[in-house]
Amino acid sequence: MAAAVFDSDDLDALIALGTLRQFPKNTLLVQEGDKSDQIYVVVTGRLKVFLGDADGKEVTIDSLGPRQFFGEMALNGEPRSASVMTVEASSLSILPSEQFKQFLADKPQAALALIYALIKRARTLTRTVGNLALLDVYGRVAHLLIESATEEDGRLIVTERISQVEIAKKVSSSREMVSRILGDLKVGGYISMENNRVVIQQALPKRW
Amino acid sequence: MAAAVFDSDDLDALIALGTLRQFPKNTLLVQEGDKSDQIYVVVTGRLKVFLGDADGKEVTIDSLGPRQFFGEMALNGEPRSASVMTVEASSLSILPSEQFKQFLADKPQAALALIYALIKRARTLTRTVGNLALLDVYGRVAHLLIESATEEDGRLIVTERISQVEIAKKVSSSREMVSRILGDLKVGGYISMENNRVVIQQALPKRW
DNA sequence: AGAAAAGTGTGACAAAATTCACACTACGAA
DNA sequence: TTCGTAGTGTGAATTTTGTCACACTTTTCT
Repeated sequence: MAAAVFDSDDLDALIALGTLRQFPKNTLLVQEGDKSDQIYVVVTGRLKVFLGDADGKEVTIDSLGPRQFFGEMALNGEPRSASVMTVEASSLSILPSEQFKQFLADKPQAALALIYALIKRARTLTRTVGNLALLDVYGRVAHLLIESATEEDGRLIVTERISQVEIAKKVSSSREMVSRILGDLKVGGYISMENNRVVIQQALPKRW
Repeated sequence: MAAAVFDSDDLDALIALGTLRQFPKNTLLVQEGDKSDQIYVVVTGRLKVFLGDADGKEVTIDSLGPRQFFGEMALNGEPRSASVMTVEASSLSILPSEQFKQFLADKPQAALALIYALIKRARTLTRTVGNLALLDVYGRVAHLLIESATEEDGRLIVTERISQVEIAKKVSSSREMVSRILGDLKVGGYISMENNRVVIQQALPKRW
């Protein structure tokens, strides 16, 4: 989803400032509601940002990879707005928000970069709200496929292996709905599987 | 919803920088997808921020009043992420993004204030995503009532008159669902109407 | 290799929400 | 005051989505 990234040099400086730590798969780094305030920069690995309710239902609102950061929303002292968990073993550079503030104060262009990153976040979230409010499950799945596909010798391919459960959490639906929709898209010849990756054969229709 | 506001002095300076203009009720100021890039500060009146689809379906994602601003997300040159329309006759101070950038460059504390405002926006949007994904229509309506109510001599009252259609657009549901839910809440004694304003009589239940 | 765990497909049923149709009420403008 | 518009309440039918149950396949781990 979003790619909140600083200028390469600034980011390296930021990584150098923090403490490097390793985390195994499925480690909860930040819990919605927490009062912690560190800033995290992903060095290697893959994480997910999500919201959950009391019954264990979950929505994934973002996926993070190397050179993306999170936690900067604690800058205003409010509790964490979402939870973050590693999806694979990951290494992150972690830094107290006080130091991050200092970093911003020292480099005016870094403050501007943060502004751009936050705008990007807000745009992604706005789009997500629109998707949830205006599209049905089929529309949201189709949308996700298209947006996570990249062109590879002339064809659109969803490069990362992604399970139905993961898709369901991203589009906020049941796993079974995803299964049926993907099935229908295959039957219709719109997508196909090629060694476990989705290939988009032709523009996905509004409806079939 | 969100209240994206600068320090009072900075905001006054910002208003002074721009050109004051008046707009009648129901004027579309910004259209999703537009490439315009002015920044708007509300001086008087009331506006709504919303997303729509081709069939005319609409979600309201924010309501804006005096001393709130919008349009700053055009700072990165991308098209408008949402539409904005006056809900009542309003006057706004409008300023080209170039000048706004200058303003930010001149005052480092203003850049920081913008960062806080953007964090607030992102938080509100995150919560909206959570509401849409994790709550049913009843839950979203109940949530909206509680959050738009203010205490008035010991009782929670939704001060602004709000129609069912408006509620429906805020919670993304049909107007009829809103009618039924409000009806049930009245019957259950949880809310009542007092000269057209909703009064919350007791904590709204998870479910009735 | 073999077992356990994760992932997938699908029917049948249930629940949630929308749509349609229409009557009725409240309210502002002429 | 009266007309027109906006807003509300409600039943019935329909659509969309979720839930449950279960068989089957694939991947992962030892």
